[in-house]
Amino acid sequence: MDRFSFINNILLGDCGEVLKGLPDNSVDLIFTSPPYADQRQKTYGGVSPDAYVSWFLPKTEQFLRVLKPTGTFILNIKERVVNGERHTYVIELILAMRSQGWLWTEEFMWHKKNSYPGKWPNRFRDNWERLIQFNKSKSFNMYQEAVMVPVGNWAKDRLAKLSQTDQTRDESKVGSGFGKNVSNWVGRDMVYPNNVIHLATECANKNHSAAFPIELPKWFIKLFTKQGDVVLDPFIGSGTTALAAMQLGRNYVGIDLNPEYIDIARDRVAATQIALPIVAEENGDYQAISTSDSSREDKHGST
Amino acid sequence: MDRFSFINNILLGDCGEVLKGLPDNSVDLIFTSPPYADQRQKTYGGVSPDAYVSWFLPKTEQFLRVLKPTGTFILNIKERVVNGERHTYVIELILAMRSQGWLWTEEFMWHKKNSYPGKWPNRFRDNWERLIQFNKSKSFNMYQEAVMVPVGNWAKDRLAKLSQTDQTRDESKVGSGFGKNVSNWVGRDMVYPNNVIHLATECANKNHSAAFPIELPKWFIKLFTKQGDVVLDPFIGSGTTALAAMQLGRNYVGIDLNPEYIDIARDRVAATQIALPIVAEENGDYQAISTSDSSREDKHGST
DNA sequence: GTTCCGCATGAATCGATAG
DNA sequence: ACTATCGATTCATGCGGAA
Repeated sequence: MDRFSFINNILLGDCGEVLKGLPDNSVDLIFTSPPYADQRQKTYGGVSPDAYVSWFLPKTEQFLRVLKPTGTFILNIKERVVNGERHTYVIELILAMRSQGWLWTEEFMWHKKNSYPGKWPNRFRDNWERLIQFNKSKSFNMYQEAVMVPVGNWAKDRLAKLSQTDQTRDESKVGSGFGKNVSNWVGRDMVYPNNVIHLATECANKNHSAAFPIELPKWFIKLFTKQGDVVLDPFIGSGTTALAAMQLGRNYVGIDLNPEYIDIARDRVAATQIALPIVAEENGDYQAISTSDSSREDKHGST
Repeated sequence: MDRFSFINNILLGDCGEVLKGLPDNSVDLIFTSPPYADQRQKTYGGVSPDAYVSWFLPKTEQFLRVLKPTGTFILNIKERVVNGERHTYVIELILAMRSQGWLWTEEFMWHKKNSYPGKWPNRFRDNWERLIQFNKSKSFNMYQEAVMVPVGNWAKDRLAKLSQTDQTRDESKVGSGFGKNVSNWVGRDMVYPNNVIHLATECANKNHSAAFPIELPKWFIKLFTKQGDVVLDPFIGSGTTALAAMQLGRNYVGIDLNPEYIDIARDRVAATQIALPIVAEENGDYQAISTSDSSREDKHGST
C-alpha cells in the first residue's frame, strides 16, 4: 500500500490504524470534525467524554507524523454539556496535544447563525463551535489573500474623500500612523478577514447529514493550501471535506470507520466528478502528489 | 468593616485581600475583566502568562466564598499570543478553578465587531473574547426573559447589522435553510438570545478607556440578577460594571488596585447618580441589601 | 435637527535591532 | 542564545465640528 492508494480515495477503517500506511510529511492540511463525545453513538460506538482524550491521542500522533512541517491541522470540535457543566475534554486535549509536540497556534470561532433550536432553564442555544488550529512548526503555509472579503461600509462613506487630503496629512501629521498609509486604502475594496467565521449550519434536508457546511472546509482549504496540495479528513463522514477539496482543485484523503458513510461519501464524490468535469480538467491531475508544484493558482507568499 | 462598607462603594486594594472583609454568600453576580497577562503593565504591573494562574487562584477562592450559592461568576478573558502560540493560561485556569470547587457552566462568546487592526503573516485579527460562566451550584438564578430580543432586532442583528463582508459570505448560503427558518418567527415578538454576543469594543474616544462596552455587563446583570441584587467587579477599572449595575437598579461593589482608576470610577459613578436621578428614585434605595426583595421588576422564574 | 466628514484610537503581534 | 525595545502593519467606530 503506497501513497497512491490514499490520494483521492475514501478509505474504510480507524484512522489511527489506516494512517500508518501513509508516509511521513505527506499531507498539507488536515481538516476534520471528529465525532463529539457521546454523540453519534450508533455510528461510532459512542466515546464517553471522560475517555475522549485517551481515545483521540493515538490518532493525533499519526496526524502529526503524516502532516508536512508546513502543514496545518484544523480541528472542529465543541465540548458537550455533561451534568450541567461544559466538559473539559477539549481543553484537556489541547494541553495533551501540546505535550505531543503540536503547536496551538490559534482558535477560530465558527459562529453558527442558525443553531439547533431548543430552550433550557439554565442555558441558551449554543451558537458557536471551536476551530482549533494546530501546527507542526511556526513556519507554516498561509495564503491570506485567498480568503479576503469586501471592505465594510465605512470605506465607501469615508475613504473617497480621504484621498484628497492624504498628501498633506502625510507631511503634517505623524501621530496616528494610519494617516501616513491612507494612499494604500484608495481604491481598496477587499480586506483581510478575522478569526470569526459566520456561516449557517447545513440544513439536514438532504439525505446525508453533514456536520458542517461545505463553505467551512473550503475556507480553510483556500487559506492553508494551494492547488494540488493534499487535504486529509480522517473522519470524513459524508464526504464534505473531500468535495470541498475537489471543487478547489486539491487532492483529498478520506477515512471513516463506518461503511455506510464510506458509501455516501464515495457516491457524493463520484457525483461531483460528473457535475464538475470542467473544473476537474482545469485543475489538473488529481492522482499524484507530484503535481503540487505545477498547477499553482494562488500567487501568495507563505510565512 | 461590615458589609455596608462595601455596598455601592469603590474600594482600593487587591481584591483577594479586600474581599476577606465581605461576608460569605453575599454577592449575586461577579462580572469582571481582569488585566490580561502582560497587559496594562503601567497600571497593574503586568502579570506574566506563566504566573497567571497562580496569581489569580487566591482571588477566585475569595470570589467563591462571597458568591451566593445561586450566584454566577462571569469572567471576561482572552489568552494572548506568546511565541506564536496561544498561551494556555486560560484553559489551565478553568481546570484549576474546577478543582477549587467551581462549576464551568458555559462559555459565552463576545464577537468584537471592531478589533485591534494589524496584519501578520501567520494569523488574522482577533475578533472574539471569552465570557466564561462559573457557578457555585447547579441551581443558579437565571432570568432569561430579561434579555429576550425583539424579532425586529433579530432581523437587524443577523441581516442588516452584519457587515457588508458577512452579507457577501451569506449569499453563498441563501436558500440553504437560513431563509426558510424566518417563517418560524412570524407572529412572535420576542425570542431568546444565544451564547454569542455581538458588540463593538469601546474606543477611547471618551476620556475613560473601558475594556468593554457597558452593554456587556448590562446583558449579564439582567440575565443573572434582579433589582436590588449585589453585583461585584473585583477589577472595576474605570467603573463600567458599577455604572451598569446602577442603571439597572442593582447594588454594586467595586474594587481596584489602582488609585487612579478608583478616582475615575468614583467620578463616573457620581456623575451617573446626577444624570439619572429619576431612574435612581424609581429603582429604590441603593444603600442596603435588604431592599433586594422589594423593588423587583423582573418577573422571571429562576432555575 | 440631521447628515456628513475629519480624525484619533484600540486587552495586538511580528520581525528586526539592540544590549 | 536570550531578552527588551521599537517600528510597521491594519480596520471599525464614536465623537465633535461643519454643512
